[in-house]
Amino acid sequence: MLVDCNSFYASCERVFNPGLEGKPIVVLSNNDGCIVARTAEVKALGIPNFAAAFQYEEIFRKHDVHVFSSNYTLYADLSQRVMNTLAEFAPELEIYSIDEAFLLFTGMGDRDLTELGKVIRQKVKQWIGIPVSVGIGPTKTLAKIANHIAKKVRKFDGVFNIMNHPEIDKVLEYVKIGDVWGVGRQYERFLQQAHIMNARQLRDAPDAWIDKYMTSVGHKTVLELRGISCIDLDTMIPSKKGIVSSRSFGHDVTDLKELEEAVASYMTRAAEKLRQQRTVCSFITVFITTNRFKDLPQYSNSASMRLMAPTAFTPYLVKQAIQLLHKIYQKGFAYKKAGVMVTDITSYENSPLTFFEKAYVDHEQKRLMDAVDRINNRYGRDTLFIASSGIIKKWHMRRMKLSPAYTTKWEDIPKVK
DNA sequence: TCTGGGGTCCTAGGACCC
DNA sequence: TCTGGGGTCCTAGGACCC
Repeated sequence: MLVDCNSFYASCERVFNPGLEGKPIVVLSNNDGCIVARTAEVKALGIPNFAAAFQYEEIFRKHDVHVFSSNYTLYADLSQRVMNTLAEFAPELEIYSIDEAFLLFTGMGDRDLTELGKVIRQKVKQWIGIPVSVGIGPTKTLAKIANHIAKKVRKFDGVFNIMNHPEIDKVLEYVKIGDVWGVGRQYERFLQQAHIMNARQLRDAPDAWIDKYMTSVGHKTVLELRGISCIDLDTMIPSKKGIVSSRSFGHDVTDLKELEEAVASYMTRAAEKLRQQRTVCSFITVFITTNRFKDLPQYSNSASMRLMAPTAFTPYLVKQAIQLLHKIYQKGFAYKKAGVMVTDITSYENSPLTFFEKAYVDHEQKRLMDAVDRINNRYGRDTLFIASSGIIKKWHMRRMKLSPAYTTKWEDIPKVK
């Protein structure tokens, strides 16, 4: 069973602002750049996803669309509440993304599953305030398709079960090839050229053809469409193999000092994430780039280094990152974005000792970082921070329409009068 | 005239996902 | 003024080994 939240970010904004029920809402990406979530009312206006927000300001005004900056603190918290609720119903659960989860049920009748889907949908709405769609199928790919139909076809009322469906061929014919999970833009084009236009045709493609033209990934998709499960439920949250922290700036940056602040801030965040999953890294990359949408001289570059020993010590990582930045910085360009990447990640337990340096985990450095993390957890992000990440942060992203952190900040908790 | 036949590991790039 | 920010997996090709 795939449970997927409807217009998740936009729905989150509605939870504590019920006056927005039935009103069109969009949520913008970082820097208020693109549209990343739209309610049904907005979709009905023909506004596409991932479009640049500034191109639609006129339409927003005309149709009284409520516009929000991304409030990830709020969305992450509500996501956790949704997931906790789902966990009460399913013996096994895979959190697939911030707004969707796969639930595994075995030994249940088809009718019972549909009924359970309805209960789950109703409970999540009642307890958390978020509307969800439920798709049920014998494989993940078919559950995805069922979910797609639950969302799209009104009469199913948000729950669709494709298990042993008497008209499965018709159902799959309704699903456009590009809407199949695992078929992206490139595959879509390729398959269309081969006259495979919908999920049913892909399912029924001859084996010889599939062997010849599909990769191993595509092969799995076909088998899954036939009801043979190839993609297992992943109930453990795997630790990340790479962590990227990058942002576009609120305005163009030319000054090296400001870039240093940004890189220091991003590395601070990446190091926090490393420690959160109890890991260290031994390879880091820094990159900067100008604004590709502007008719100005363009430049982008990156630099990497292998560290002497795996670590998650913020001051050291920041220092190295700033040195890498110095290697690639060129004067005279208007920079739009910078980022850091940490890779070659190993767990505390497995990180090798080097001959010359004590391992980070055995070190006072770790105790210091633990203390910093605890303080920042308790008193809020950046209560303690490294000075090189700056105080004014002129380069900070724009978030002009940010809603309150209703559930995670004392001052922002809604008041009932 | 004419240069083997296996492997492994790493990296870059591309495809996909949300 | 103004166009996001994360991830994963697979493959091909090169470097290297015997």
